Amino acid sequence: MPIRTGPVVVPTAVIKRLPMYYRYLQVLVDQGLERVSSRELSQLMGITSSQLRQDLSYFGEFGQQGYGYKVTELYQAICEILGIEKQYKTVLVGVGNLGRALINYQGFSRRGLNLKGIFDNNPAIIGENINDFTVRSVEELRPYLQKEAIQIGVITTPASAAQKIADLLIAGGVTGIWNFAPQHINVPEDVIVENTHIGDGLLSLFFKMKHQERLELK
Amino acid sequence: MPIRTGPVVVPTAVIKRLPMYYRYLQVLVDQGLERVSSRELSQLMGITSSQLRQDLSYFGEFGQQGYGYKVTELYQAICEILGIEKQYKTVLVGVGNLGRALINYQGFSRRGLNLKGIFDNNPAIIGENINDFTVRSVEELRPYLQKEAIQIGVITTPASAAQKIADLLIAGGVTGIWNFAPQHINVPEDVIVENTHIGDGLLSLFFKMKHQERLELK
DNA sequence: AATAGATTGTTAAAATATTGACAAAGTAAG
DNA sequence: CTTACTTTGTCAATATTTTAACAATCTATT
Repeated sequence: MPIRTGPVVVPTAVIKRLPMYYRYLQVLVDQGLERVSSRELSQLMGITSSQLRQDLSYFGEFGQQGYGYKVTELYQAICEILGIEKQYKTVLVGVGNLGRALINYQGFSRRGLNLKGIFDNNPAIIGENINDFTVRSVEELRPYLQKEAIQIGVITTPASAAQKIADLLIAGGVTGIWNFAPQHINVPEDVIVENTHIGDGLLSLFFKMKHQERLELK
Repeated sequence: MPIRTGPVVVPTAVIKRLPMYYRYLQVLVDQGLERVSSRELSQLMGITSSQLRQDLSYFGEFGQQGYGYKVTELYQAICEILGIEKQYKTVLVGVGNLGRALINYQGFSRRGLNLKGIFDNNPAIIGENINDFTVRSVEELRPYLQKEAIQIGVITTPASAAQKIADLLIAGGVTGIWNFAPQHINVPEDVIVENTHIGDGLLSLFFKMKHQERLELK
């Protein structure tokens, strides 16, 4: 494996594809497949084998000429690249339907997210038990964050509460925010925000359906 | 894959940004703002004004020199481009936490999605009322689709059921599928699938947190 | 151990996407 | 009406991303 000298420059386009690699490799691991070539995997994923090999080359050499890739090795490599082994301590704020969906989400723990506590401001659900977690009051959030050294906050509140919760999370020492509220959040430079806008997928579907008959192949 | 809308070929990169334009313009409409310049809007969105103007130019001319854009006009133009006015008839299959979150999702109806029915195979919840909808048995799905001329199906089932439900939807005449199950779905050429992989955002967050200082992101 | 076939990692050419610059065309105000 | 601003839509220069091609090198088979 070549030694990395100086900073490695990874194109954004490659980074955006990493979660997809993770997903497809996980399926192959689950199937117990031992070997896969860039051609096979890329066809499964709907990309070119050239792109797959080029993407991987930014992080090292994971295959063998004439053979391909060992599935579990490649999977573990992708996990490491993504930082999945890290086990970030996490809280979720906003126990509505979306929050509940995430609390019960299998992939949550599978991806190495270590959910420690869940919070809401609705007295009607504070104290309720969901999947082994007890809903706590947002009043307790700030001290809890520091006591437990929480690193990631998931925001599943309505848009109106999002910035206020984000401020609380940051004040408590959180450095990563996964925001589902349809609301732009302002944060200091050293805090990373990942926005997930569920509605965007629907709009893409609309657009493709509307223009379906005029779809042009490259 | 670029999409041809009329005589103009629209780059994929532009299409992917359309939902974002929709989101930000909606906020401005809600705020009652009358006028916005490409510089103002682009700063809000974190893109360049040049890109904003270039993007819009693929669909027509929506602004006025020396003035900018009328917010409601631009918003309506984006809605039309996206096909939001179409009011597609829709069913949702899989009334778990994610399904419930979507059924209650404001943006669902706001984006012109006309939800007609919700389905599940769990006898314990069939007949239950959620936000004015009664949960129906999956047994009834196939005939219901044809009777109501449903066009879009939303899949929020576990991965194991996704392909079976997709087959049912397609057999019933659905031409668009919004799939939340972490499962690749095979469909005929004339059916459009939009996958929303909620877990991907988490992985991106992990990656950015892990490499925040060690990798230079291009 | 030699040969045929497969597949990687890498290079550079081709295709796409983003950006800066600016003429044209408007606004605003005296 | 004129002048000083503002801002669009577009063009072309840059920058980034994707792809095709291929030498190197491994596997599999005889």
